This record gives sequence, structure tokens and C-alpha cells, in this order.
Amino acid sequence: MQIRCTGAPATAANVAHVRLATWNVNSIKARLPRLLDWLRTAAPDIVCLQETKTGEFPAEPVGELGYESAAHGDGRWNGVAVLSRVGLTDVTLGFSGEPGFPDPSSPPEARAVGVTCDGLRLWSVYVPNGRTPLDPHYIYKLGWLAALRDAMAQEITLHPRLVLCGDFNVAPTDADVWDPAVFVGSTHVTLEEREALGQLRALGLHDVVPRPLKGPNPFTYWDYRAGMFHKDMGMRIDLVYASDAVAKGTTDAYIDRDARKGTAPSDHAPIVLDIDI
DNA sequence: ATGCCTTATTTCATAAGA
Repeated sequence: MQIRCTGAPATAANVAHVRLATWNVNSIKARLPRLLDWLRTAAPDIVCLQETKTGEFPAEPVGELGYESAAHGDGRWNGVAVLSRVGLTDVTLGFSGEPGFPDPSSPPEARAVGVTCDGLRLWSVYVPNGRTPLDPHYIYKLGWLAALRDAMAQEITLHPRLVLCGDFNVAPTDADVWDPAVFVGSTHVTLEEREALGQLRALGLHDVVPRPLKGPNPFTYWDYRAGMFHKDMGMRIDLVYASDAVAKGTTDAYIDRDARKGTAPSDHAPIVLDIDI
């Protein structure tokens, strides 16, 4: 974070700038070369990562670029992390009341990590997929989101500058999928899932919709198959939910679709926010 | 053009993704 000293009177407070990103990398191991390249060019101060898919986070190579890291991983699936070059403290792995699978009392999976970076409280989350509305994983997804809501209700009272971001595996509206008709009867678009997002927003969190760099759709995910990216047949399922203070200070938010191109991309693109505080 | 699926693992087959 850079501090711009204007020399103005004390009533005009100095403005701190931070560039924040969130990106489902679909394996940090497979994506490490692209992540490192992207860190150099996009120059984010803080990066929330999802689907790292490892218990052994590559702290050293990202450290060489100046980033501290906090990682929560459990092996083959899931895994979340945060990188920061503006400080990284108060790391919380998972949240109070977080359910597991198959039973809520099962050990929680590695799907949430909370950190504090230079006055911002951040949560990087990877919400359960749900598979289908008739699958036990769907009940798990709804229970996980309800527990997340309760945890964030506490967090926002403690941290007015709160950002909850990551892969929510829910498209907030029909405009957030390339063809709503295709998704009838599927997970990610049901009323219950969308109401769960509404419960998060009811806490005072704002859906910061990023601008696409091409075309009208703010999609963040495109299936690898059948040239979906090239036809812009995607979904907006990666979300940034920001408290008032953070949302009001956001000067830009965009989807870095270039990161979805080329050799060995993730199936998700990063969202980048520029924030003045 | 951006180009028609990818990942990790119980690895030459499977489960999972959304």
C-alpha cells in the first residue's frame, strides 16, 4: 500500500491506495508459473486465492516477489490462501461454526481463511459446489453459507473495513449466466442459493460488480470445454462483497480476462479492485 | 484472434469441477 502525502491540511486525510485481487487458480501447483507472471504484471498488493488444491503452499517463490502468504489447505481438493505485500496478521483458518461434510459435525474442509492487511479485514472463501439441488452436497452448501453469514455478522462488527471475496459458486442473478435456460434445475442459480447471498448483503456487504474488459458480461468463469471462453459462455460466480467503507473507496473493479487466455490457464479469471481508503 | 477440458491421485482410470 502506498501512502500519498498531499501536503493538504489535516482535515484532508492522506489516502491509502491498495490493489486487491481474488482468483480461483484451480491448483496453485499447476498455476504457479502463470501466477508469478501475473503478480509481476498486475502488481496487486493483496491476492485472495481459491482452489489451491494443496497442503504445501509455495510460500518461497511468492515470497521472492515480496508477498507474505497465509494458506489453508487439506490436500487434493479445496484450499484457500491470501498473499500480501502490505502486511499480513491475525490469520484465521476457517470460521466459528463452519460445518463439514457429510455431517455438519464433520471436520471442516479448507474453504475459508481470514487475514488482516494494513487495516483491511479480508476473507478468501471457496464455497462448496453443491453438485445438484438433490445432492447432499447442496444441503452442505446452504448450511455452509448460513454459517458463513453468522460468522461475518460478527466480523463486520469488529472490522468496519471488511472484504469477503472468492468463489461463491452462486450466480447472483440470471444476468450472471450466459443462458439462464440452460441452468434450469441446476445448482448455482436456485432461489435458496441466491437468498443465501442476500443474507450476506443484508449484513451491509455490497456486491462490487467488476467491469468486463470486453463485451457486456461480467463473467469470471468459463468452462474449459467446447470453446466456452471464446464464445463468452460464462458465469459470474466469483464475487467481492465489501463493507460500506471499502465499497465507497473502490475506484475501479475489473475482470482480468487476459489471465484466462493462453497456455494452461485457470478456468476462472482474476477480479482486480483499486481501493482508496 | 483468446481456440474447442483440466486437475490430483488410490495414475493408463477415476472423481470432481459448475
